[in-house]
Amino acid sequence: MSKGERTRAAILDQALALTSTDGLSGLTIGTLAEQLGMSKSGLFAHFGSKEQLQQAVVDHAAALFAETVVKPALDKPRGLPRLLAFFDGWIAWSKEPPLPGGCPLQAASFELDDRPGPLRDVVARTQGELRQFVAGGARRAIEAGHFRSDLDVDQFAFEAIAIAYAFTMNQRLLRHPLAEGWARTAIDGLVQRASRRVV
Amino acid sequence: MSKGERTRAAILDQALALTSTDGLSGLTIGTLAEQLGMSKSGLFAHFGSKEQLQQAVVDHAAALFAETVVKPALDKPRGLPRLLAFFDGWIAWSKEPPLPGGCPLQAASFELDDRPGPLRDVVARTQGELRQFVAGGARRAIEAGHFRSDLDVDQFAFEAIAIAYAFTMNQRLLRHPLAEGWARTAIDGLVQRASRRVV
DNA sequence: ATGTAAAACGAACGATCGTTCTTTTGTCAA
DNA sequence: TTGACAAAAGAACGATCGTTCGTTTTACAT
Repeated sequence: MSKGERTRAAILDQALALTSTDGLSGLTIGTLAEQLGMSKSGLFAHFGSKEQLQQAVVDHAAALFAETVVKPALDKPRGLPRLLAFFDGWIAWSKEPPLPGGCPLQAASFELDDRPGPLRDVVARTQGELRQFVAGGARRAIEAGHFRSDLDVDQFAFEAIAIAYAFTMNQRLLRHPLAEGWARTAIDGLVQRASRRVV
Repeated sequence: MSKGERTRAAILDQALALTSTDGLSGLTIGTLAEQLGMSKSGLFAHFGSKEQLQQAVVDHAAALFAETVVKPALDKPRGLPRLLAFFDGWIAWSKEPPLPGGCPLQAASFELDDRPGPLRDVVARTQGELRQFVAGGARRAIEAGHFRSDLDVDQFAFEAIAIAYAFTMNQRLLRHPLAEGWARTAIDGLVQRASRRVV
């Protein structure tokens, strides 16, 4: 790994942390350079424009989520176990993210929803992929016989993602002590209703 | 209504529209003044600081939501009918809000969740009130015999709000054509499970 | 209609924004 | 060790940020 690549990686790490607290549009080259102890122009040269920096941050966030939440779940067997492991990792991610200010992608989902441009597209793509990942997991659970065969996997993914967003809001904004319990109960119910009727 | 009050109201209307697209921190006195055809200093004098302007915008947004969504629902009889009317109004609000860029309060929920200060407190208060309003509605539905008596109204409110957030995301960011259908199905299921077992 | 207070303006402040240069420093293979 | 190129710094740019202040205009009660 060359010097440039190392610096770029360090910039992205710090930029991701800053974005998680201040948002993508609160991300500033000046403060970022100051936090890293380097010059604005030196930092700037790595990305060419602020928008490209923001896009790199979004990609970096998605990669971190994949590494932290998705990858460990892939160790579990397909179907329900993997899905449950994913939900567990997801709750942990939302509860105590490896970032000081919560998931930057969720924040960006609302920050950019009406600001057309490449940045919005990148965020929309990652959220769309997440949706499809959950729906795909549900489909696998059907194939494995864990979920009932008439389950609407898209509806399932919608409700699962809904719980994640609401958990973040209740946990991070309202700091409600019951937030995690609500989220787990909701997930349990969702999985229960999706499961094969054993009665 | 004096001249000053009229101007202040006009400023808040425009500021709310601008906030809905650019977020609370994207709200800028310069662009706001330009859109209104008045001077920065003249506008500034109405609020004393940018943070007070932002707080006023949050209050204004909450008032608009109360007027547009909550108030019409209060015409319906207590319990389930009122709750259903509220959900209907809520979906309409999220789908085609009287603002160009979606609900500013939802966006602010993620924008400010880790930035302590009076602004964060105002947003948290309005979201907390919303939660309690929904939970209270569910409680009324229990009293009216529409919902089962062992329903956890806080859990109910959590899941209802979750659906609203997810709907906004799928509708505004992903622009998914099935978003409304998913939201309505989710709400139906939630109400169904909360309802008295008539079997 | 007149006087007074409220409301809006215009100009300027220092600070910071993203970006563009040129120059200096550092890396790394030959 | 030298030479070529990548990486970082430094200074400056016009623009915009929130805010202050003194002046001018407008509204409104008497």
